[in-house]
Amino acid sequence: MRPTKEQANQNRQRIIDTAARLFREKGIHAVGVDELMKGAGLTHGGFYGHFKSKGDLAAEAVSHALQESLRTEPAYATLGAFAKNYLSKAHRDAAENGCTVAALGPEIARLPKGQRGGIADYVRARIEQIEQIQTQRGETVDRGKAIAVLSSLVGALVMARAVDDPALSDEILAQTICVLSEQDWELLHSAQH
Amino acid sequence: MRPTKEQANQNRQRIIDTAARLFREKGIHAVGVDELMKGAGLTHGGFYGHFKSKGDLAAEAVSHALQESLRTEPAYATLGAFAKNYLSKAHRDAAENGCTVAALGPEIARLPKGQRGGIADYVRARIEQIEQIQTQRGETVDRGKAIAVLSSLVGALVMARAVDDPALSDEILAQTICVLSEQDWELLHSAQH
DNA sequence: ATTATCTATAGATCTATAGATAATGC
DNA sequence: ATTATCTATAGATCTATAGATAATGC
Repeated sequence: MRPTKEQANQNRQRIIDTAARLFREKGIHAVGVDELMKGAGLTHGGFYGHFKSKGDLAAEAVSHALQESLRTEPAYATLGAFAKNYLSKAHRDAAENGCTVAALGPEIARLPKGQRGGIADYVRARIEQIEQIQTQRGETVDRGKAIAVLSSLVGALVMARAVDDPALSDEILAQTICVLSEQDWELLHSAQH
Repeated sequence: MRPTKEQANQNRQRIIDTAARLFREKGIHAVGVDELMKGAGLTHGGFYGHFKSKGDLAAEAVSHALQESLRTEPAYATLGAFAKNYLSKAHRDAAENGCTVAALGPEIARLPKGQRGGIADYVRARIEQIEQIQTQRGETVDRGKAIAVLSSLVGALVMARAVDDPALSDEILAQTICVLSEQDWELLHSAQH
């Protein structure tokens, strides 16, 4: 019954992975240790061998989710391409694997400071990701615009998910993609001066 | 001990009001019926004389919070003025009285359809509020831009609250205000053609 | 011998209900 | 007599702990 040290570490990782998925899907508060461990294929008693408390796991799971979504994402050449991906119906309809800020932002805001899984670093990385697109297109970096673009991405996804009118939800995604795509042309235009 | 019919109705309203505040502050899941009724100055047993379930109250409380924040808000002449108010530090630091989408968006998204307190109507009203600013400034109404502006407001507030770095939080608010204020000039410029 | 997991359970909390209470409203 | 609220509690669930189990790793 006792697994090897390596298997135990894999189990621990699977708990974090399962939590990162379930928390984004249902919210941190809505997922109990029992459901979580069942999702990882273990019994709930074993949880406290790996983590001191559910709160400790929450911080690790949020951190893991944030890092994964940065790691697995490709580099985009234009704002339009970034927006088209971030504001896809697929992303809207699969919060469990998507952006942690859009899925858990308000809940993360209620966690104690220092236990928010390095969300500040994540937001900074996202801002820099957009600044990099500006650089690639030959534009001088405009951090303010990068922040505003990121804000519109997060806000549009939050609203598209919250709204219970499918037409309005689709419209929010499509229109925000459209506006951000137009900014590519503006960037190009101002860069030619 | 039994209150008048009018007092009973006032009690019911006070429960909804308290819920609208506590839910935004701590999240719907994090507030129990006991704490809620204590906040309204009643005992928890009386709750079910007013509401069938906590879920039923949640829908009413969200609806109430949405309507209140629309009702109490002034009309803004410019995007900059709107943004300055919505993205103020006061709003960031007092979620319990602020925008329900920014405080509870992801949690509302997980409520059953039809029990989301008319959030679609609220988002539509917010979009129209921005379209009205466009009209007032003599610009042809651009619904896409209105949606993108609204998205950036919501997203910036969610991020500014989630981030545990005060400097970054302030920067997100200030920069997004700055970018939206610049759009006032662009509107004016394009309207003069 | 050590230790990761499991079984069982303590203790707290949460939603909801039942019956008592006491003032209103017919 | 009706009914809004209160007291008390049922029943479920949630976090966390204790002790047993059995395979690993010294």
